[in-house]
Amino acid sequence: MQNTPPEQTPPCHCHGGFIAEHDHGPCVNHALERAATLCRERGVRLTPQRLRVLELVWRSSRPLQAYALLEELRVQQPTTAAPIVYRALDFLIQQGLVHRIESQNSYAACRHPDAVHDGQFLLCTHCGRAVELESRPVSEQVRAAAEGVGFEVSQQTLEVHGLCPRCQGGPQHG
Amino acid sequence: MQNTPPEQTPPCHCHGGFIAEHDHGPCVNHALERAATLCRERGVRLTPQRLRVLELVWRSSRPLQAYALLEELRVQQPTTAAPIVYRALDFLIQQGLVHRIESQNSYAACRHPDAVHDGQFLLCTHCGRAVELESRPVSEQVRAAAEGVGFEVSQQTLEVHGLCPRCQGGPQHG
DNA sequence: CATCGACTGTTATATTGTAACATATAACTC
DNA sequence: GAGTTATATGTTACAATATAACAGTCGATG
Ligand SMILES: [Zn+2]
Ligand SMILES: [Zn+2]
Ligand SMILES: [Zn+2]
Ligand SMILES: [Zn+2]
Repeated sequence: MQNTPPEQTPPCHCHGGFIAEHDHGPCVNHALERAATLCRERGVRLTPQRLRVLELVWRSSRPLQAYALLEELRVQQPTTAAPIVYRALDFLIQQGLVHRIESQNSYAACRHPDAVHDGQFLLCTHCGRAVELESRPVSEQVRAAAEGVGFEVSQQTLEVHGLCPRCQGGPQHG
Repeated sequence: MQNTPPEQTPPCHCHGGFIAEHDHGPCVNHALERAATLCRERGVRLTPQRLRVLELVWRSSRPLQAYALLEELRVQQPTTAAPIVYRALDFLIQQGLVHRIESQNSYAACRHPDAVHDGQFLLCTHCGRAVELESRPVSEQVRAAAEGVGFEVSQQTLEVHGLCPRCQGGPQHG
């Protein structure tokens, strides 16, 4: 455990957990570089538009809705229209770089896009923050339960609503 | 195991499973009576409108969307407007008589409204049918996983997409 | 009957998401 | 590199989903 690591690629230590504030910039940069690498390896194009959307989703402390993203894109390019956002999101979701949160019509950056996995989110009803649970055992048990009734699983989504650690015990915070 | 039971309250034997076709009428009637009893016990009003929506949801072989419900209501009452449907659905969901399926903007009748439980659905991408999984162990494991990271769960939703038994092995059926 | 609260009827509007088609850019072939 | 194809973008219009707001109604309660 040294102090600040030197010039190595800065590891993302936020992992989307309900943790104290930190300088999120390096996490974002690291994530974007990782995404670029993944897309290059897969032979798909992480175009500037898609990269921009991914960056916005990563920078946000909580899931963003499509039209909120659109507004942000319009700051730099006021003519941008809805299909731009939805196309970029479609791509990013396909590539596993973003998850859609069904119960909120919102979109969150995937914290571990390297391995394919199911969408599992803990959603704080007070502060609006979301963290990926990403519990393999839960996925497995769901799959087992489904197969137990003869159902062939292709995809699963879990969305858990409640209070994050910071928002428990009293109506403070934001 | 007699033939057809006489005048006893006909038990619902469908339970929403991926089972062979059957005469669904008695299931619906039984469910509606049960719902009426539950609401009476709770001191809430299962008004004709709400009952009608519940019946439509129950009669359908797959989840219905709000505007599909609206169309059906309009058959008898052509002036009916969207808020009617959404209000009825709000009530029914609150009372645990209907579940909302987030990934489809659709609504399905709860097959076991007696005990409170989380929404867990197996959704066939081919025929569109849905069944409630209602696995207590899954709920418990999810809760445990969330609490493991300090998250206080108030509600969870699980939606599993894939192929039901009847739709596996070949692109037949509907 | 007067009042209160919950339910309904109605209009208008907000929010979320797509269809469709023209244009531009990249990738691929010869 | 010119021709060709596939993919991505720009743009308009619209569909689908959901809610706000307010006026009326109906039922219980004192
Ligand atoms: Zn993820
Ligand atoms: Zn919180
Ligand atoms: Zn249920
Ligand atoms: Zn099926």
